[in-house]
Amino acid sequence: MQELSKQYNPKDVEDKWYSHWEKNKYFSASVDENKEPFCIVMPPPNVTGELHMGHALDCTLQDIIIRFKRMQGYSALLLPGTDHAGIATQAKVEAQLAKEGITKHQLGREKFLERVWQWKEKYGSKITKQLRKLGVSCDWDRERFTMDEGCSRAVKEVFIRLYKEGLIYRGSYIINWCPKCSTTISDIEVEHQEQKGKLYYFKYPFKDEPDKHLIIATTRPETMLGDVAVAVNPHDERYKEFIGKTLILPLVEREIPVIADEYVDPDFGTGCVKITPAHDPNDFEMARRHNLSSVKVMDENARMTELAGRYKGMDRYQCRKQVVEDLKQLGLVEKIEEHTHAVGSCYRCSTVIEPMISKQWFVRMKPLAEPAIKAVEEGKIRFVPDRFSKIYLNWMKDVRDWCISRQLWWGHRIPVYYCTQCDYMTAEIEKPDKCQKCGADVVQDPDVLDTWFSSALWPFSTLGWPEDTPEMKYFYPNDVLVTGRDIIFFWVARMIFSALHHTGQVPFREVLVHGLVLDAQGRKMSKSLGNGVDPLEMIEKYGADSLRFMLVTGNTPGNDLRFHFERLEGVRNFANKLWNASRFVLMNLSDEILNEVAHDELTLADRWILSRYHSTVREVTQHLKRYEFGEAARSLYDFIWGEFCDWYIELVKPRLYNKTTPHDRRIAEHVLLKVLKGTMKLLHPFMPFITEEIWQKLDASESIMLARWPEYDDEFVDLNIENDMKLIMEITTGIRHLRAEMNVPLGKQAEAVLITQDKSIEETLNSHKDYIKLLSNTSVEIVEEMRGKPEQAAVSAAAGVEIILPLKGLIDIEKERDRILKQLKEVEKDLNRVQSKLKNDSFLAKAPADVVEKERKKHQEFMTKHNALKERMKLLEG
RNA sequence: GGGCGGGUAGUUCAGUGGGAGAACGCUUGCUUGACACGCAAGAGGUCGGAGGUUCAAUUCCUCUCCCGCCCA
Repeated sequence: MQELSKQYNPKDVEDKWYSHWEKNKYFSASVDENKEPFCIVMPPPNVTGELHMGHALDCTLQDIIIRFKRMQGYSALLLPGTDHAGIATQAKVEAQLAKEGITKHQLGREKFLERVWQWKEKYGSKITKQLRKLGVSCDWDRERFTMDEGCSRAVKEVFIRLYKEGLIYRGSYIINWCPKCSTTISDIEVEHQEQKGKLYYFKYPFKDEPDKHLIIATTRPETMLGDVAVAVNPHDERYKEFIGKTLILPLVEREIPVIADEYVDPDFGTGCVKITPAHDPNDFEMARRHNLSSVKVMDENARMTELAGRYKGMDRYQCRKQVVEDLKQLGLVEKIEEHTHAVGSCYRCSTVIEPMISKQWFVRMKPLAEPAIKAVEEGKIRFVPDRFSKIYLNWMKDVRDWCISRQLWWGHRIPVYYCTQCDYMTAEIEKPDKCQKCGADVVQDPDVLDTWFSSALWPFSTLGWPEDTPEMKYFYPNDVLVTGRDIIFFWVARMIFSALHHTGQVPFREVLVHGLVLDAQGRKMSKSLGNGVDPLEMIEKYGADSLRFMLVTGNTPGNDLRFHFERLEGVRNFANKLWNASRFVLMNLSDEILNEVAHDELTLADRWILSRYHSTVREVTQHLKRYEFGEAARSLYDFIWGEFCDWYIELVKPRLYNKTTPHDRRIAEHVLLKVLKGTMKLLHPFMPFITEEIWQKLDASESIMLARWPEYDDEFVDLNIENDMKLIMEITTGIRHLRAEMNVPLGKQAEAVLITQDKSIEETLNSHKDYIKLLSNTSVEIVEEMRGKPEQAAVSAAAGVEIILPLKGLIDIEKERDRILKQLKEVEKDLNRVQSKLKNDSFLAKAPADVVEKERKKHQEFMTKHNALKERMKLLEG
């Protein structure tokens, strides 16, 4: 017998078990030809980041899958790592430098990078320590970093290959520039937000007839300084005659043509659009179609350039004001309207993006996208839930070239070398000594690659690619990728086309997409709102098991989930319930446990719980296979609390308290232990710590992590047994209900009469009277007929059995009449519904036989209840 | 404008072609030899609205109204 505390305290056990597991290398997965491989490569969190609820959810799901697979006998690898997170990390170190009063430029590139590495060494392990707190069973010996040697090698390899294949090119195109981060960002890194702004209507006079003008509408007056044309729709009757004419651009006095282009929406503004190719993506495209040059009027600090003439040096917003003011002076402002429009801002810093022309590196997407589309369409990669494949395909089919160069220092430097003398350039793994064309010195491109460029290679770079490693052969492709719906474009899509192109295989067979963790009001958790909930605080307070279980219950694949403390508390209570059930078992176990028990020695309760247990094994296993974690968790919760604790433990108590033979006690212990141990295994992927703690107390032979996943055995599933127990339970509840209604406390012994004409029901009840007595503290007598029913009695019916609880002097006739009337009303409603079905010929003809049979049975039950209540009513009304 | 998700008990959410579920909250009664983070009993829902398919629809289909997200 062991002494366990009445309350489960996660703090006492969690760290202990994690270090035990890690020390014993239980997480490591090896290339083992005797086992089936199963591999998940973990989405790498930012190396400078801290664990937030999104990570907690993502990692919990992965850990559940990997622990499940490991127990099923796979060589299950969960490969961890971190991402160098270019912009974010660089910004952090720059902020640190700012505190010291220096800028990165003062420090110089090399020294600055040293500082970033120092920062990474110092803070980079924070998040991996936090993952350990959560209980994630990843193979730490294989931990990777996107900028470690192997990953860097893979990045260079990929860049050079794509460059040589002509799939990476350099050129001047319109890009998104973040003035705050001082770098380009890709199209998907721009967030579009609805903003209230103004729509300005300006008059652009004709060159030939200065009194006449066209009116253009714009939301960005400052860009007019860079206008090179005004466009109208060729089918727009209003403007047909002006196409080809020349306008004078006010303030700048530049001559610009009126052009026709299908792109122009005649219904927007006046139907005349100013064209600023250097500062608008659509205008850029249009200018290319019409061979127009561009005029760049803003620089990388979002200030006006020399080409903006007297506005040079002004900030873009200051310039906007001034331009409007000056045009007003000239009488060229027609009107200004309130206008709501989508403004692009940087997803990192929320600064309004400035589209501008710049010389950058791009990945040519069309040829890469094609196989990536096919792979999903042909089902080689399956999205779970399926609807996300649509989102992926829509984006992929309309994908634009990917701008991959970033004006940062922290990241994978572009492996391209330019000759200092001639125009030769080359992409190489190592820096060439000299220009291969003219022999002069070469310099490397100063820019680095988009962080997602290296993340895109993560599923295979982490397994040793481009080397043909045993890991690549064994663990690749990965089995499933688990990630949030917010990075399907950023990451999932890019991994898919990268993998297909470079490894010739899909990166993973399935993509499990989950939703976001929202706050209690349904808002996204964010730093700026300050509504984030720190998972570590929750672990500290409620335990990692509770957090994990909470994150997967009451949730459906792909849907968002609101964070409620009450739910976490509920799970904590569940853990405590489980703890106490185990405590009960441990307190009552004898020294010797039977290994085998003959089936015919098992009681009804034993057989019932074993039947329910095996059904639970089947359900949990099936749900896990389908990634229905919420359902699996619910199934376990209901079994543990609602069946094992509420009924089985109660039924087994007398046997443990020596109210039967010692042998029967051993049988009870055997069943208790068998079911509890099996249940711990089923629950282990969800709640690894408490299950290990209990497991070790029940059976010290090995870690539960290494135990075999329970096998479903339908020999144990017996529907007759379940029905018998169901009958007992329904009668028990019926009696308890009567007692509660009549205010007869459970502490007080009572007697009841059960009336049934059904032989098999009678038999079941007769042989298990003791169960009913035990659970309702009521001794029962089962009869076929009862003559002279007592007036002083409470009456009900359950499962087609009439229940009479004689209560001398305890019946308040008035109240009892109300109660019966209410019940009568209810049962009449039921009866009506069933009767109308049974009277319906087409129902009888077309509904399946078992459904009809079920309705007949229901009808029988309702009739019993109805008759009993009716009769009772008569008696009361005397 | 296009796409997606959601609208079920007071709240948060599961679920299902055949008698509406859970958790929390609420009411009542309980120091029942595992657990008050507990036990027992209960109240509470025209399953957003309209139409259709079906013997049968909360579930499938169409339309419609709200809410949220993504893309342009």
